[in-house]
Amino acid sequence: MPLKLEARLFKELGFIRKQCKSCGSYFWTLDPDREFCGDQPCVDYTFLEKPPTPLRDIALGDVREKFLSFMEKEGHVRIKRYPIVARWRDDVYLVGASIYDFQPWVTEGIVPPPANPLTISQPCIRLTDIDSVGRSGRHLTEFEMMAHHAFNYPGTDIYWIDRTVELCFNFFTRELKIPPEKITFKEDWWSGGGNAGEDFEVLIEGLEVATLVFMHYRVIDDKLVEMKNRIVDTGYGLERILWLCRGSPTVYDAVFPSIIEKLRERAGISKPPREILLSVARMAGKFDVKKLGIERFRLLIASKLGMDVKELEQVLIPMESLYILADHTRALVFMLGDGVVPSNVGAGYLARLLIRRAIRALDRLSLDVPLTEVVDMQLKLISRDFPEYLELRDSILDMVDVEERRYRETLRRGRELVRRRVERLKAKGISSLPTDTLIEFYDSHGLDPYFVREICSELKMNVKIPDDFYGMLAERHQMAKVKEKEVKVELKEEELEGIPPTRPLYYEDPYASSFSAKVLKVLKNKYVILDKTLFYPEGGGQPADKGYLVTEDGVKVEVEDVQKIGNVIVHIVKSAKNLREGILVKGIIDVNRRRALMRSHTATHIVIGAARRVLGPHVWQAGAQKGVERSHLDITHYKKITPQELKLIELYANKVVAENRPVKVTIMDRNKAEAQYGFILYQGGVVPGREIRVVEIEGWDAEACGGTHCSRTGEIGMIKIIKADRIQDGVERLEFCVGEYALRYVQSREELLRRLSEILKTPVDDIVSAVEKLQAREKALRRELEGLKKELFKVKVDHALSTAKIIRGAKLICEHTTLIRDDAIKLAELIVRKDPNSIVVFIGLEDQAAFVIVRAGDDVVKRGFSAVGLARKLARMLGGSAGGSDRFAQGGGRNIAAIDKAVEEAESTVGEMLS
RNA sequence: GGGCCGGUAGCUCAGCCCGGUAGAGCGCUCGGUUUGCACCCGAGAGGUCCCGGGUUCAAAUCCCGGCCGGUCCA
Repeated sequence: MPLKLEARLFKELGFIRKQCKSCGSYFWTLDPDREFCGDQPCVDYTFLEKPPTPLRDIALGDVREKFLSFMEKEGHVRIKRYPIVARWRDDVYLVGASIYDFQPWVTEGIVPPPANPLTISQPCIRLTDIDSVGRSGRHLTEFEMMAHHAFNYPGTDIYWIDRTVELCFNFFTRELKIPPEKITFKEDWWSGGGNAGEDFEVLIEGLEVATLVFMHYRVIDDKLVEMKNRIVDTGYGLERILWLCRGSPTVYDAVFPSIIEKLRERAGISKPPREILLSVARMAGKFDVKKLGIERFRLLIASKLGMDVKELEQVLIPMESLYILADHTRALVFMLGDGVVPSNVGAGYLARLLIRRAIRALDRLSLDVPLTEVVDMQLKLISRDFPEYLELRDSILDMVDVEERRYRETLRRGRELVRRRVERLKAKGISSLPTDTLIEFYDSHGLDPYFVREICSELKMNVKIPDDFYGMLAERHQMAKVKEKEVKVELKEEELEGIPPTRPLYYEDPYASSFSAKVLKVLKNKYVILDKTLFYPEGGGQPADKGYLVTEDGVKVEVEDVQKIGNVIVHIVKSAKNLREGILVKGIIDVNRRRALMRSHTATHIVIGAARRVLGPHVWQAGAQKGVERSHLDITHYKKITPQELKLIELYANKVVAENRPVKVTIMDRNKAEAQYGFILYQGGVVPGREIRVVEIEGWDAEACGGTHCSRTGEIGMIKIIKADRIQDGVERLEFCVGEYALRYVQSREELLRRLSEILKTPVDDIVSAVEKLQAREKALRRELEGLKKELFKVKVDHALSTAKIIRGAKLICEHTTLIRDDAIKLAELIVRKDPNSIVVFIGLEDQAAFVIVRAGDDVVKRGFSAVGLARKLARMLGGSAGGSDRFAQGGGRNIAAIDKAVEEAESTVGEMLS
């Protein structure tokens, strides 16, 4: 599929196009003797120990700065990095490449890019190769992708292949002083995220340092469709480039050498022979550690070095653990710092995963250091380049601390569980743990197989961990069915083609209640499109307005829902038969409803500001739904919100209401807004576009928001927070109501108290002590009753035994009792305990059904009497059945009329049963 | 979003498969023993078996629904 990929630079400088002798790829080079493409596994790493640049002591930040300022000098606008949490997308959780920042709106041409061309250094998280981290020497879970992007739309040509290759080549040769002949451009084909195009892989000394993608296809059903937009998507691996300049054994040694050294010393691990590390690095370049499997990979290295595998592992495993620990904690700072809260779902789970892997690495190293301390080391290092994380330090460390405790608790519980389970298996004579159990331990209890094996070895239980453990695990998990989104408007984009954007009057005057507009289009007798409208379309958690469209003839058409499709606002009406295209209509919105929604929306912003102040800067909006009577706001938080915190949030929120602060709405340049307010703007997700609409509650909160708001906070009147619910780990839902509805809520609570006080015949202020007294009295009564029963039973026992019939030497007590079942059982028990030579049969009534209980003393049982035998017979007469043992049995049936007959029957049967 | 596991005394859990008088250990109270001990002995208090419905003569136990917690996966 890839075509020949050429660039002006190649001609000018005399690059030669060659075909790799190993893999057959085409590549461009200045070196006439080069035979291989320059990529792994065709060539070796040749930069280790002898980097191809004089800038050997360059710092990470310097490489970034060199790149960005070089691109700036070359006409790019420098863009601030985006948060690592991809809040603006629903297909991914985390940003995995710089282009993610611009997908889908910018790449699709719906929204103009913040600048064009632009340059950025975007922190990214990739967990797909997490198993290779620490082992391959080059994989990181968190890395920065430096990039220059050009978006070529029809009529706007920024640049394409020629300029891209020039920029890349010049950056490496001029800024990093890499000899030109060391650089090769390998032709390749890239596809991902529904797009595709040719690309160059830029290779230096066997290391891939950049990819230059020329995206100009859309992939639809495996077919390539040429896009109107052509996008230059480049990616330069910042850490890789630093590694190249340093020539250290691994990328980790290049990026965070100080942390690795500190941890190594504290763990008391001696410095591994450099030769081993270098050798591992070279081999890891050649082979895919993940595909090969770690065991075979180690075997290979050991044989290469002429070492024993065990010996090698003794050196390697501690180093791997150090690398993993350093890598994961670094990723955690970025994730937690950008608003991920550890959780059992979503992106939060990925954070938890990293924390747990890091803790396991700590344990493998026998390092008695809290994870928070390692994270703190990383935080300090990272905040040199990203000072914004400093103010989040407390939150980040607390989240890690909470998670670490939680995991330790899980392990503690797990240890007990395994112990108990093993005891039971051993009791059954099983001496090796079934694989199913091993999988269950991991899947249901979070205990990884190595941990289980360790515990089991102490208990002398064999554990075999299957090679494809994780594969077996995956088999257990059926693919989740994707729930389809509810489609509110059955219109395709094509049907709206050519319709101009609707002018949103609700922004111009959110207090207006009526307007005139022209009907542009009526579709399916249901959908009405106007040239302008006051009707707010559902969005940002704010429901759509309701109201009427009125024709000049005075016909009212009810508007039931309003949705926005692209820039067109669609009114969904009950019936559009009176509306024709071209006519003028008057629109009237339900203004009470709208005002209530405005108050709710502004209140939501106030509450989130309050929550951040009370709980900490890690709090982000995780979803919100505004309503007329009740609204809710979901926020990220890693602990249960206490009643005190909730009260404080409510207090703060109402203070802001009382202060009657102005709410300003401004259309701002995106970069300016970000510089002024930070990413906190994007509570509801990153809003695309060069300009964004900022809703600011003066001195309290500022968010990019498309909703309608009050102009001053005082209009809200009152905010009443009703409750906090944990809707999942890491997400708390605050429910609240606003204004009149807040008052009504308080009133309904008061009503509740009033009714209570009425029932208790106690003033409201005293109901608590009244209920407490009531409870105490109830308990005392219960106890007294129990005591009386005991006395009564004593009497009854004596009476029963003294009036018992003697049948074949045994005492028979057989009665139609008025006792309830439980008491009858207790009494029977007391009787046979006093006289083991007795049989008690009670037949009684409970809940419209007859019950029978038979209790036989030990002496009678020895003589062959069976309580259950008698009970069965009697129960059959009563129209039911019975069960139990020779000593005790119970049963019953619906045939109440037979009770007395059953009593008689019991007396005669007992004789027969005693031989 | 989905799968799996769990919710029984203050705590840790057994009982649930196979329905039939709610249990153990620790802790607590009281008494005894001891110079002392994570001592020992004895007695006792402590339970809406998460909630709701169903099946059944009978549900901690079986079935359905919900709530809460844990855990794995996306």
